[in-house]
Amino acid sequence: MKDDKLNRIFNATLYLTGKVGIAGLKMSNIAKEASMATGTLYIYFKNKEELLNALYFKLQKESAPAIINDISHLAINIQLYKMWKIALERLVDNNLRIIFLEQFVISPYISESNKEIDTGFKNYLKRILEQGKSENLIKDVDSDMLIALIIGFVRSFSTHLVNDCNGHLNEKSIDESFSLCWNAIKK
Amino acid sequence: MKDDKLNRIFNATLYLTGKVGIAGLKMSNIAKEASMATGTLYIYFKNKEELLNALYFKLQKESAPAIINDISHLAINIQLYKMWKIALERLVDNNLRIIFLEQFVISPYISESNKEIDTGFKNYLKRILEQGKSENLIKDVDSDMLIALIIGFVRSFSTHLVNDCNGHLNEKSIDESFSLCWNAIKK
DNA sequence: TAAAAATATGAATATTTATTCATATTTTTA
DNA sequence: TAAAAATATGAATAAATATTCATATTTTTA
Repeated sequence: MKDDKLNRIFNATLYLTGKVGIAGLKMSNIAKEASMATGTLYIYFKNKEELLNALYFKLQKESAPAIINDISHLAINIQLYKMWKIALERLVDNNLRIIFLEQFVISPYISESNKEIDTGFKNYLKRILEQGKSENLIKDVDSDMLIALIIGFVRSFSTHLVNDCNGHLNEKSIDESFSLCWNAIKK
Repeated sequence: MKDDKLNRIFNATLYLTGKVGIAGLKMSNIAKEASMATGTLYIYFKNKEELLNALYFKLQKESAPAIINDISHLAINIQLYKMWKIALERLVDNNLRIIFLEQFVISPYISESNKEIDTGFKNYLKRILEQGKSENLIKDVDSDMLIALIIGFVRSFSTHLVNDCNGHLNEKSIDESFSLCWNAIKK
């Protein structure tokens, strides 16, 4: 039950952030969206700042593990394909995460400790790319540039799918977009 | 003089948005950053909402013309290269624009009339891509997917340059990144 | 150059929104 | 099942911030 309430609060916050940004977030609206009284929010969180930081922490924690699994034995392009697929599906499934995360990290609410967290996703991707370069499969270009391409593309494409295609994602889109991506970075 | 004041206000707003997001924007801080009294802001703008909408309108107006010039007679890949270069330079030069624009469009401040404005950049890019496809130079893939790759990459890369490389952009980076991009989309 | 107009100031006020708290309801304990 | 503990409510209060306005300064006009 407690978890359910927390989730209702988090979902409401995420939903409203997508609608009005962090700038438009009001405790009263979060409560209404989560179908509870404003005061109830303060049973679960000391204040707005802590609520937002808790959501941020949760989103960050969730984002890494789903990806960093036991795929390291596979070929580089297969590893990348799997990551691509998971990332795209996750982002389309919950595009609100991006909006919240991007806005939150530069908002006045973020705490010092949360500033230090990083998704780990980038680092993981970097390791795969470096391995790929050493195996002569990936272009010998600055990894950060490759990462920018991959992450920029997946974010931008997922946003397009959500905004203009109702979030409809099929295998063909996944494969075609990955193929574009792979074409760009492969040697 | 009046223009100078307006620019000080706009620059201060842009600067602060990069620092604390639209969520953290305060009229008093904008005034301080622009070295003027809070009340002065209200001589130039009716209120905060109008100030932000005016800035948005200005940024939107500025963003298209710089790009849409007389390059339509050139080969597709040259056109794209020129656009890539201009976009990257502009974004690196003023990464704050992205932050402001992205946050503003979903903030509670945006006016109905401003909602209808579009940069035109996407449409222009789309036209070039379709032409490229008809000339058999560009992969026969959904244009929106190609656009997502190009725009996602350029944004993500410029953000990386600004955050991790102090905004240092040289010809090599421009050429290398464009080459990645072109490799991805060319037939 | 002196009066009028325009612009600037920032403390005072109004508004918005976060937070508290007395009271009510639900859940747990024994 | 009755008392105690935990949780929920939302109107009342506090805090933050937008906006105004009486006053001061600067610029324009004639």
